[in-house]
Amino acid sequence: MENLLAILKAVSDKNRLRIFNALLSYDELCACQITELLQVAGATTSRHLSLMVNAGILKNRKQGRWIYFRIKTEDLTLDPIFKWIKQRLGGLEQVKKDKKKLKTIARIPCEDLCREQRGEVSK
Amino acid sequence: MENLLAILKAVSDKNRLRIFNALLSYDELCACQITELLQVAGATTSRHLSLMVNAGILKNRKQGRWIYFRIKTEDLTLDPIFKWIKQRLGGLEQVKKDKKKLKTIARIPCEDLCREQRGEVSK
DNA sequence: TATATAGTTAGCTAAACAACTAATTATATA
DNA sequence: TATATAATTAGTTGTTTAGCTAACTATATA
Repeated sequence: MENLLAILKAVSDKNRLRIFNALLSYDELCACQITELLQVAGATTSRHLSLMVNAGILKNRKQGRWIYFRIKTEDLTLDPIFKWIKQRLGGLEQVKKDKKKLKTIARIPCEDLCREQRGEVSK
Repeated sequence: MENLLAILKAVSDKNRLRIFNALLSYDELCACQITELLQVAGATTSRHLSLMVNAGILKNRKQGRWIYFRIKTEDLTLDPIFKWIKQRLGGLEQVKKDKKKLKTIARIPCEDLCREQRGEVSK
């Protein structure tokens, strides 16, 4: 029961749904890119991400200083709910806005994005 | 987005999952029967039920002093997630316990059950 | 028509949780 | 090898929410 609840809770938050949605389109994103999308503190993003990883719906890989997240597709029993959520997300206003913003974010190398985030005026 | 979140939150709570599970087997149950299953205050049950009704996953009908709840099946787009949850619930320890308890509860007429609940010693 | 009663609503308290800043960890590079 | 830095963890704060009791509403029945 706890396991099922963890999965459901992992997608029962607006920002976490936005993360999930972003990863449906961009199948791998760095923590700093997600922070940029959500416009919250890095620590807040980190907490959301680790909650989703713990629930078993995301996984990550470390590459140098950056950590990249993606939807975990190994557990096939999760497929139906992922599909259902994806369908439900289609056409929502917030999703459209995020899609637009992600186009910009995805073009910026993490190095540049992080520099901007810590308040420096581009390179 | 709010709509989707309401649905997900409606099933992201242990007691509400137990209600949902009960209604998968007994397709209509009275508020007092659900209260008996969960062993919480009647007002608490009522709050859970109205939250689920508002999210669009349950509906109810009034019959005299009693109100009966069932899963709302009109919205076919909810079918996949209902099925997924049903599958996930199968075999869980809490579900087994509830199934057993429900067998007893479902046999008692609401009138008798309510009398017991307000502290009288059977009829 | 007055009383009893199933369920909801209101008001409260404690626990859960999302957000923040500060401190820590682990990796890269000067 | 010392410094910079991306991300996490710790610690705090404010909001949400699950639970309770008490008051209220609507229905049934004496």
